[in-house]
Amino acid sequence: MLIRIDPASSVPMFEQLAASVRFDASRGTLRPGDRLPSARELAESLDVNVHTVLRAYQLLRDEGLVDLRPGRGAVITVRAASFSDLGEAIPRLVSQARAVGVSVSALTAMIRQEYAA
Amino acid sequence: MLIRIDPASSVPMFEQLAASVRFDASRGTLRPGDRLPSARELAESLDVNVHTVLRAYQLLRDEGLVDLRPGRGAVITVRAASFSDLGEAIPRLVSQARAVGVSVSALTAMIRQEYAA
DNA sequence: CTCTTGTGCTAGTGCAAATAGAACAATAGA
DNA sequence: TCTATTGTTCTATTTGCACTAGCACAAGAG
Repeated sequence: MLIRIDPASSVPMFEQLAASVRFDASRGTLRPGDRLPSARELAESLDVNVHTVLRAYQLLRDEGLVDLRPGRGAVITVRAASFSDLGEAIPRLVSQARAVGVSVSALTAMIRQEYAA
Repeated sequence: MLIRIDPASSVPMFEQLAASVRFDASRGTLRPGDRLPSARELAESLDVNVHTVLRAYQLLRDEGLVDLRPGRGAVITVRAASFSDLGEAIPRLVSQARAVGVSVSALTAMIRQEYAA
């Protein structure tokens, strides 16, 4: 479970963190029952504030991806397995967008637009 | 050419504006040679500052979607036509994500992750 | 020549991300 | 039961960015 963070990115760090976990879940690298490192631990290894990590964890909990409890930490839920259905469709779309020369932000913006419709 | 803006959204207004234009370009509603309303004009009709509209226009210019020049305004480029290639793949992925219960922000985050890889 | 339109600049306001520190509550494990 | 671990909650501060505002300027159209 490798987590990389870019503090300079315009994407909030807590979002990057959550994205990383979702990514691993969609790849099967993280499976239901797996336990994420404790917030304090992860915060230290990433040189980031604890609150930032916790915010990411709470976001994932709101999405039903992890179970969060004091003393036990963050555990991947069974629901996370359903994310793997997107593990194929996403790379396909991204490579297609790359081929046409569409930037990340443009692509995500178009998806937001489609989602709202 | 209908442009709607949600000032309360967490997505910046200038991003929403650009997204709207991209969306129309991908649908063929906007074709190469078409001219967008002037920044001052659009700003007034949307009750938004001129700079906000101009920022969106400049973003689209950086993406090569419009040609921008004083006295002439913003004109859709031929390159915009290539966006229509995504006009089918995007709705497919979005509906798939909806079916699995993946939120917009989660989906876009996963795409950013895939793009970076 | 004149109007229109984008460019560039400075300045101020409001909101959200991120940091920091502390007290608290639930859980696991010895 | 006792203890260490871990998430929860709170307040406070700093920082960056979106947005607004007003102005002077330059390029193009007619």
